[in-house]
Amino acid sequence: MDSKDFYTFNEYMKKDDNFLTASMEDYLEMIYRLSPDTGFTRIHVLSEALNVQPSSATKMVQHLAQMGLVKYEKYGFIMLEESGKRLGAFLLKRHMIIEEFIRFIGVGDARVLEETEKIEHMFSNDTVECFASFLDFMKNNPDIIDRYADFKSSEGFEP
Amino acid sequence: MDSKDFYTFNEYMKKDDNFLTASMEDYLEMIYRLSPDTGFTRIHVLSEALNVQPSSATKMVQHLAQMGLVKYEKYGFIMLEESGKRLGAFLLKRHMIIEEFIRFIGVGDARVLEETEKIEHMFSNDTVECFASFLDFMKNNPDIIDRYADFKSSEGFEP
DNA sequence: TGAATCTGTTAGTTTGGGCTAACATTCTTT
DNA sequence: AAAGAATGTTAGCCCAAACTAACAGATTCA
Repeated sequence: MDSKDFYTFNEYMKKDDNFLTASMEDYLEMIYRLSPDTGFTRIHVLSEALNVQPSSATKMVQHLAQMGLVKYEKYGFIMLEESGKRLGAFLLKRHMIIEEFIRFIGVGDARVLEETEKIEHMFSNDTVECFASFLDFMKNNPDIIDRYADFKSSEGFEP
Repeated sequence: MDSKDFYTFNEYMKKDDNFLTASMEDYLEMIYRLSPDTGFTRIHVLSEALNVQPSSATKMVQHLAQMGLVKYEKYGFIMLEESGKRLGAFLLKRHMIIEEFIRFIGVGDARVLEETEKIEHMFSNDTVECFASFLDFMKNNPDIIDRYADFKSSEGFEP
């Protein structure tokens, strides 16, 4: 309690060493999701997908372009640069791992996406690795999955 | 992809239905942690514990006071109201569950606190319940814990 | 071709939670 | 009791990321 252990949430979220803010990650991940077939997307598609106003998307895309993650010029297509593509792939994979994990733990379908989107920005790579290897373990041990299912369904009936 | 499923992180964090922002939760939880013996704490203690400037703590405490969660008047003691106390207890318990969970999953000591503090604000009660019952399950099945430990230590040696 | 529609940009505002600097109060110590 | 130290407050600033409103460019179609 006496030391420098605790910080407020907002301090943790400052993007100093994070490089990308949570919102930047959201945009990048979504651009990546929207691009695979055509290789590009557009402001209005992106802004709809993320439920933000087009003006917000414009601003962020300009910012990402200036960071060198995205190719974009006024009124044009949004395309990922190589670096952006690599990041997008990473972000999407991370999302998948966390989503699968959240689902596994028993969170209902209705909640899974929201919970995933809220926490995907939070973890170090090491931690995501932990989630992944836990899932791995479970997949290799289906008997445990069954036992867990039994346990869950019997909850609330003990003293 | 076509529907209203996705939101940016910042949208999720808007405090509309959350009642408490992430930072408010941090302050409340910390006030609760700091109070148990004496029943109160003070601005400089709180601000040190959270690694913020005293002026930031003052502002937030005034805000919490005006919300009726905390008793406070200028230059005085910070004490939790009944409602604040209940919330504090809830927040601390939630923190404990998540911290235990994160630790269980294999995140190293050095990271556990940070990861916990980042995600504790994110979950619905239902989800926290899921974590809790998962931990319950594991504690009731130590053999699984052993198997997981074996699995982890054998990782990286397979094709 | 020109009007209407769709798409995108700019400028300016808001909000929460930090910060610093300057000032105010309270406590401690001589 | 007066000085100095410790503590707390206020005012004003910053920042990211949303928003709206007004404007600009592109596309479609009669």
